[in-house]
Amino acid sequence: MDKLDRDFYLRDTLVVAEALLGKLLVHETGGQRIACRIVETEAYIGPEDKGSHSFGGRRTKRNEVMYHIGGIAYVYIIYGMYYCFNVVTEQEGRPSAVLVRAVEPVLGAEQMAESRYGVAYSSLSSKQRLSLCNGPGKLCIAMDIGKAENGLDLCSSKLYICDVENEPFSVRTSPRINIAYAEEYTLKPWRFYIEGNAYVSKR
DNA sequence: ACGGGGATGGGCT
DNA sequence: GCCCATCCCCGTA
Repeated sequence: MDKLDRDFYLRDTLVVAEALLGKLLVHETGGQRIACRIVETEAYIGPEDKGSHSFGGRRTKRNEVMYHIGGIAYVYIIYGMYYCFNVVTEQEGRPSAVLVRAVEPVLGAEQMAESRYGVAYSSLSSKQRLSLCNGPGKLCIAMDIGKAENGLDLCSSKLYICDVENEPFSVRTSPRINIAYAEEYTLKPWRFYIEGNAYVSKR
C-alpha cells in the first residue's frame, strides 16, 4: 500500500480529479490511522477558473500553496468554522487543486465518530454513519484535518493517498457545488463522483 | 419536501 | 460590510 508518487499529481487537474476516485486517503493522527475511500471530488483549474481561489492570478497567504508543486495539501477555513481539504495539482506556478468533497470510512471509524459526534461508533444511527464524512467540512472534522495540515506534502507526510483494489465502479460528473458566482464556469462538469455510492454528499 | 437562519473568521471592495 | 468550495436546526406543508 504505497503512497501515490509525485507524478500522479502533476497531471492535468481533470485527470487527477477523476483518478482520485476510489483511492484511499490516510491520516496518521493521535497515534491512530484513519483511512477513507475518496468518492467525490471537484477540480479547480488555474487562474482562468472563475470558481477558483486562484482566479485572475490572485495570490494571498491563504491560497499560497496552490502555486506550489502538485501533491501537497491545501486546507482553508470556510464560513469561519469549517475546513476544506484540497490536493494541489499540476506544476509549480500553475495554481490548481482538487477539492475532496466526500469519503467513505474504511479504517478508524471509532475515532471519526468521536470527532464528529463525541460518542462511540456503535451508538450512531444509520443516518449518522452515512453522514460521518459525506461533505467537505464533515470529512475534515472526521479525519482531523485542519490548518496544521495546510501545505503538507502528501508524498512524504502522515497525510497521504494510496492506490487500493476496488470493486469496479462507474464515474459520473456534474456541475460543482455552491459556486453560483463563477459565471460561465458555474456549469462546467468538473465534479466527479462514484455512481451509486452511499457516501456521496447530498444535494 | 423545502426554505430560512445562525455560527463565525478571513479575504476582498 | 459583504461574501463565501458548509453544516445543522427549526419552521411550515
